[in-house]
Formats: sequence, structure tokens, C-alpha cells
Amino acid sequence: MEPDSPATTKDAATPARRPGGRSSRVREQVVAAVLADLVERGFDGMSIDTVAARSGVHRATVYRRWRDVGGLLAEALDATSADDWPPPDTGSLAGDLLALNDEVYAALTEAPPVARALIAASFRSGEAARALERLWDDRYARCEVIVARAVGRGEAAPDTDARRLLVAATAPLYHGLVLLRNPPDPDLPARAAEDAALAARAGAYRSKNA
Amino acid sequence: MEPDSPATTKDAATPARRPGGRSSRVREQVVAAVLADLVERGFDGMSIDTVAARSGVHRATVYRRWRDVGGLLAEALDATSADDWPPPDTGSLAGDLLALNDEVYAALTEAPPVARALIAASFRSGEAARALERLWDDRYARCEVIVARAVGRGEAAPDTDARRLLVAATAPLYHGLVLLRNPPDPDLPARAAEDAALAARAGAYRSKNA
DNA sequence: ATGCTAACGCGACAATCGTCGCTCTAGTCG
DNA sequence: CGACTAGAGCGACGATTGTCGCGTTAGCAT
Repeated sequence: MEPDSPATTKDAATPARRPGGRSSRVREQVVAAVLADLVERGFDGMSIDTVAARSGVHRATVYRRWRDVGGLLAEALDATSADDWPPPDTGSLAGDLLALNDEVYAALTEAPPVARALIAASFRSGEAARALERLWDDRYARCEVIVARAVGRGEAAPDTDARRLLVAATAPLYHGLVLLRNPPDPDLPARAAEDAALAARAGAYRSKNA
Repeated sequence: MEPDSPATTKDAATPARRPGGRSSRVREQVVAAVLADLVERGFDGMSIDTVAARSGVHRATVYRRWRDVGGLLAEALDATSADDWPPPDTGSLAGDLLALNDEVYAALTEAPPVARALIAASFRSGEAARALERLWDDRYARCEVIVARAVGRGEAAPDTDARRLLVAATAPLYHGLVLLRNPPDPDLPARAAEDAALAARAGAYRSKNA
């Protein structure tokens, strides 16, 4: 984690009066403690006190800066979201969507369930909700190139709504694994990807209806 | 609420030694208080103590029987889930899916956000999670007739996976409104429904790939 | 070097949460 | 009608949560 990374998502907007000082160190210690606690005790076993104790930072400081567990997770999320994540590029729309879905599937079924913990936190804290929203929005925006390439190859109509297609491909994973809590099914990513690719080829997800 | 409804979802499995007695009354009072509290103070402002005070039932009793807020919401959910909900029947697959999606959309965007509160609770309590799972599973099961009728009309292949089609139609709503937290878009239900119907007609969601 | 100030450490505090053992009451059954 | 018992009422308790004011310190500037 770069010492000057606090400005990553805020750029010039933040005052950030002392970028490289003690606050930064505290921040790093806390973020590390949050991640450690998350994987070790799970989301529900985690509390401000736990994190404070583990990080060696005082309770009151943690309360002041992050307010609640959701705020902590938001911080951790912003700190760890890789800025260099590349969308898959396999040469076909179905292949790209499959690769993408495999990643999503892996994230949602890994143990301990970090992704699920973050989603859960987003329901309890505005901070966490906004952080997660930023992350997803960023990822979906990057993935739009997948659709552009597909259009170039003739696998989708030129006026295909990229975001809608991407959501159609991935939403069944989130829905099944996170909300409906279906047992993990290894075929799910492929099926959802193929269904979406097929639908795109058939002319779905277009801006204007034919 | 019927006085003997506790057995609704449990049938013969529960001992239920005293079906019509004081316990039942307490249960009703508590469920009523839960619903009132939920709409009045929202999910996060709600606590065991609040509900106990409002219902006139003692704190300790509520703790004993329901353990936490999630348990309370699970109870309320089981108590209020209408057993006579009929899936839409408009005469076409796209129409049925649209009607279904309109219902989902309404539930997810209503104020106060009861549905979202229940989903949030499902991440914090196994009880609530299971109750919600039961409800969704029940609804999706009932909706399978929509696909059967569509197959009969030739709007989908006979080996179409009903559940998969239904999920494809509804998942974008949940994903967009609950997880991605996009602003409500009145066109969303129609688009998702039409995309799914179009995909089905094009041969997606089939058990065996051609 | 020396002063300035944002931020942290610290401990005390009230509020709330959840549990426990006991008593009492209201249904149920002989 | 009388005995039995599951379950509710009750209050006290320890643990945890979140807040506050005050003293201290570390980074920055001149």
C-alpha cells in the first residue's frame, strides 16, 4: 500500500493536510487489522474494539475517524481495490463473459466470504455502501470494452447497451449466490455467460427496440 | 392474522404444544410491533427493546423466543407472506414477466424500504436468511407455471429451465436496485422482462445446449 | 531550533445489550 | 375442579458500545 494512497479516490478534493504523517501510519495499521479480523473472525465477530486492539490504535481514535464497522470496511475496500484490474479479453463475447463470471463466482464463493461481508456491511453503513458502489461502477465501466469489441466482431448490434448486457450476464450470479443463497453450482457462471451472449446475438439489450 | 397460523410453514414438524394460548397472543403482539417499528423507525432504528416496549411483552421473553432482530423479522416475514399470491397471467411470456417485474420493482422501491430491510436483516441472522430464502423459493416455484404456459404457446423451447429464465428476468432488478443501488428507473422492469423473453425465444435457458 | 495545530492517547462515563434465576400465571389434562 | 407445567413476567447483573473532555505528541512551517 503506497504511503500516499489516501488521495487515490479523492484526488484534489480532500484537504489531506498531512499526507505522509502519523495519520497515514494509523490508517495502514487499522486497514491491516480490519482485513486480518475479517478473514479470522468473520464479519459478525468483528467490532471496533477488536480492530482497535489488534491495530494498537486507541478505540476513541477509530471511532472518531471511521465511526462504525461499515466505515472501516469502506476504508479497507478503497485501500485494496486494485486500480490495474483488466477486463478479460479472450477473443469472443461468450468467452469474455465467462471469464468475467468466473472471477465473480470465485469472489462470491471464496472462504472466508469477504465479498459477502462487504455486501452485508453496505446495508449498515452509508460509507461502505458508497465505497462498494464506486468499486462496482468502476468495474462495470471498464468492462464496457468487452461489448465494444463484441460489436466490432459482429457478435452484438451496434446500439447494444453495454451496461445492460454486462448486468444481465453477472446478475444471476449475485442473485443466486448472495440473495437466494443457492448452493454453489460450478456451471452457473458458464450458463449465465452463454445465456447473455446468446441474447445479445439475438438482439436483446439494444437501446431502441426494433 | 389467524390465531392458529404458527403451524403454517412448519406443519406437523413442530411440537406446538399449546397452539391457541397465551404464547400465540404474545406472538401476535410482537409481530404487530415489529411491523409497526419497521415502517416507523426503519430497520436500523429498531431493537429488541423497542419492540418489547411497544408490544407490551417483556424484554426477556422476546430475547428468549426470537434471540435477535433478525429472528423477529423472520417471524414477521413468515406471518405475513401471503399464501395465496398468484403469479401473473397476461397471455404472453413478455407480459407475464413484465407484470412480475413490476411487482418486484414496486416492492424494492417502496418507502419505507421494507424489502430492503428484510434483505439487510438476512445478512445478520440465519433465521431471517432462511425465512427469506423460503419466501423466494416459494415465489419462484409458483412462477414456473409462467414458463410452462409460454412453452405451450411456443414462446420457449420445451426444455427451457424455468427457474433460470425467471431469475434472468428478475435478477437485474435486484442487482441494480439492491446491490448496485442505481437510482430507480421506471423502464427497468420492462427492459429486463423483454430481454429475458427475447432470449428465451432465441433459445437461451435450455437444459442441454444445442 | 522553535512554535503551531491537527490528530492521537487516555480514562471515565452513560446507554444499551443480552443473560440469568426466580416467581407467577394461564392453559391443559386427568 | 384441582394438579401440573410450559412459558411469561420481573429485576438485577455484567459485558459491550459509543461519547466526551482533556492532556500529549508528531509532523509541518518558518
